[in-house]
Amino acid sequence: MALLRIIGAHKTVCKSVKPINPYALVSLLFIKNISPASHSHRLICTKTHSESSSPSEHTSALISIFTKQPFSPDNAELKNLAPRLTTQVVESVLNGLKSWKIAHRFFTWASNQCGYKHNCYTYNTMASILSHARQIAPLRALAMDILNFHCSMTPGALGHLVRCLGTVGLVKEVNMLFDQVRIMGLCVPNNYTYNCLLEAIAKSKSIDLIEMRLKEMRDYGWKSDKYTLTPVLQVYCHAGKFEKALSVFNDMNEQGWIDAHIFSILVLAFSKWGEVDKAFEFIERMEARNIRLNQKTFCVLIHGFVRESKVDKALQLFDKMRQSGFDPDVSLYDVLIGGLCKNKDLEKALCLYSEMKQLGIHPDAGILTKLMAFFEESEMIRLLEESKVLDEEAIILLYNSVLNGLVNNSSHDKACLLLRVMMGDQPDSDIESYKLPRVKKVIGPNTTSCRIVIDGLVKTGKLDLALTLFRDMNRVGCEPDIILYNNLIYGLCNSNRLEESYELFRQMKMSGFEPTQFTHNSIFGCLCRRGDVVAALDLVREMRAHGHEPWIKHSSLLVKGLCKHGRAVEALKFLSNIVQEGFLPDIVTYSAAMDGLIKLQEVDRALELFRVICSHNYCPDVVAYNILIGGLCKAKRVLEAEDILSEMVVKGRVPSVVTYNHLIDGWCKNDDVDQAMLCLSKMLAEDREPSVITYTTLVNGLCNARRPDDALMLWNEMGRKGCAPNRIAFMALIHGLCKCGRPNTSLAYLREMEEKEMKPDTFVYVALISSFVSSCNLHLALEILKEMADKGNFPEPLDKNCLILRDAVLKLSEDAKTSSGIKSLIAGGRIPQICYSDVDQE
DNA sequence: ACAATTTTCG
Repeated sequence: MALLRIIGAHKTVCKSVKPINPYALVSLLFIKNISPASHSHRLICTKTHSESSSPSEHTSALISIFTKQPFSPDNAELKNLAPRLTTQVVESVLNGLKSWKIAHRFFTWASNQCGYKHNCYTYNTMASILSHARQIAPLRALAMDILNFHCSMTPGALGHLVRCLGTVGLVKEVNMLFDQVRIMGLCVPNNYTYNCLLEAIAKSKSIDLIEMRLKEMRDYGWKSDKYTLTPVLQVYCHAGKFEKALSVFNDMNEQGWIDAHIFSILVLAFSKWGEVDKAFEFIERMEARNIRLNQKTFCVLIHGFVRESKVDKALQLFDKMRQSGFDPDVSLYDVLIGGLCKNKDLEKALCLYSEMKQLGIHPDAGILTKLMAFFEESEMIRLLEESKVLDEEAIILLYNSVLNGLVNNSSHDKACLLLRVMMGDQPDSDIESYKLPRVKKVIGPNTTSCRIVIDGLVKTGKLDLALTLFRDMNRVGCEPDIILYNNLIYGLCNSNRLEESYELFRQMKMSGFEPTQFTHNSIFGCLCRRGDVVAALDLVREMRAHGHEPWIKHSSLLVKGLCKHGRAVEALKFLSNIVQEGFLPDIVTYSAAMDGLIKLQEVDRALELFRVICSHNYCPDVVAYNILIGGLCKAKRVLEAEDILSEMVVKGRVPSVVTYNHLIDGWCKNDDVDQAMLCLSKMLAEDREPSVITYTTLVNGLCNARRPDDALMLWNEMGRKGCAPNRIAFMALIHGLCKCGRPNTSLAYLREMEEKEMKPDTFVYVALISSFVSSCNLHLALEILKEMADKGNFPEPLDKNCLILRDAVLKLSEDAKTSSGIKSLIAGGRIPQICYSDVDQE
């Protein structure tokens, strides 16, 4: 479409005739109607330039006129030069002018001279200049002029023009020009022209376009060569089309066209796709064929490999690079040392560090900072003293890396001390007892020094120390910056020190700093955590004035908190107030509200909210649907939950494991375990892997349906599927088996659980005891009770398990086999009184 | 420099 529009526009331009230039007209009149005063002048000019001058003299005269400031088109000499203008002269003038602006002015002037017409070479010379200067608008106009003035071109010239346009990204224009030139009969593109076109398209990364042009080229009977397929390979690489790129590469390989450049394109693409091993494989293939990467490619690859955390491969490449005779620079050492430090491979990092020093490459502050993070203080001092940095700024940078290192080593007190010494607040001598570096000369800290220490203190919750330093930094001439203010406000807000953060907030604004969205949101977060709706809304109004959006996580937290305290109405009011301020809450925030309502048993209000937001064009995500489905299931409204499931499927949302877990639980708890089991098999069939929660829910459901053997079968299947049971799963099974009167089996799982060092809740022991009592295995019941006593793990007085346990203890005390055991437990004070108060102790 | 909403046992 866009292409059509351009072509359409161009056609109307085409109809217009070459406009008459007023300057050209004036110069004609001037020659015919000579005034006496300028007569002599013209004669001189005529003699030197117009009649007897050579093209080179002509060229230099024009260059000198056009470079003279101010330039005047009325210049008499210029008018004399005009009639003899040739395309060769225009070309050499253009090449002789240094500035693209002047060249373009000359070019435009020449276009307007009577009797002169540009040819494809002058156009191309101008195009080259504009393309180098990346002047897109005049280049676009130049391409149009070529068509408007019906300039014929050789295939080579068109190719050159296409490349000029292509390098500045004028791909649409290139394609239009290419087609129009052929339609208008100005040029018959050949193999070379097509190669140039493909190269231009390669920059646009459009697979469709390049495939279309390649086919077109072949249809015209032109053969592909290396320069045809290189841009095609580039486009596939750019678009991440692994297979297609490889296939082009293989084609080229068969033709024997592979060179270093083509290898590099592919290797760089692999590296960009994160396929470091594949990239390396190709590098080795290159080596086998004695093709070498260039230095820039080495550097890009090493950076890329480190980014993909393949530091070992990066190091191998680094060796290869040096074997190829390229000298590494400081940035490569920086990235490699950085990668090694990140992997905590300090030894190798230090090796590189000493290597670079031996090569005479000075480590910069960035490298030192990375290393410092791993150093003991003594090593830091050594590093600092070894470094032969003289200028003051660099020294501060080094000290800052020491401060950084100390902070990262959690030696905040030492960092503080060193900073204090730098600030002149503490004598240098204090430092020695801490084995810290002496402060050379007078080194005032800068804002960064203070920020490193203050940020470190804020992060470890030493807010008061941070605030004291903050207040003192002004005295030594360090101005706090916005980040420092923000971090302090953030720290204060996180410690719920709201008043102080407001105070700092005021101070910051008074110092002329505009609060950022981070500042506002720190305070907003604190207010939300406190559930202070009024203040939160006040702040939102202020944020509105700054165009700062309240962060979703904070709004969601407020909504969640309000609902948790039964204040769902306020939560909804807050949301509508936010909307009134023009900030539309995210679906996540609404989900939090729906969940809050559901937890307050207000499923219908949650549904209502859901319908309202849907009608306002919100697209609920899976989680929102899950919340609703879960809520309906819990309210025993499973049929409605199923309806919501179909609704979400219709809307194209894919149910997640959580969705199914909710439904499975719903079916289990509404006497439809079979439906739940069916769902499990559907999940397995759909490759939607059930989780521990799925299995736990079902195990629980099967036990409640008095199907302990099915529950055990499922348990074993879960193990076979490689799904490890967690604490809750074990407890569900143990408790479930007890309910089904299978305490012996149950006990085996308790033992297994204990072996795994998972600590069961007390209800599990109570269930076992009670179940053993019911199945008349009083001996084992007493055993478990003793274990409970050993662990001191009894139910709370208000827990209903207390009653169950009391009942069991009573039964045990009444039976001859166990009564003495109970008595001695009671006598030893090992059972809380509430669990045996009915027992007759005599 | 900020990452939020949902599920299992009692």
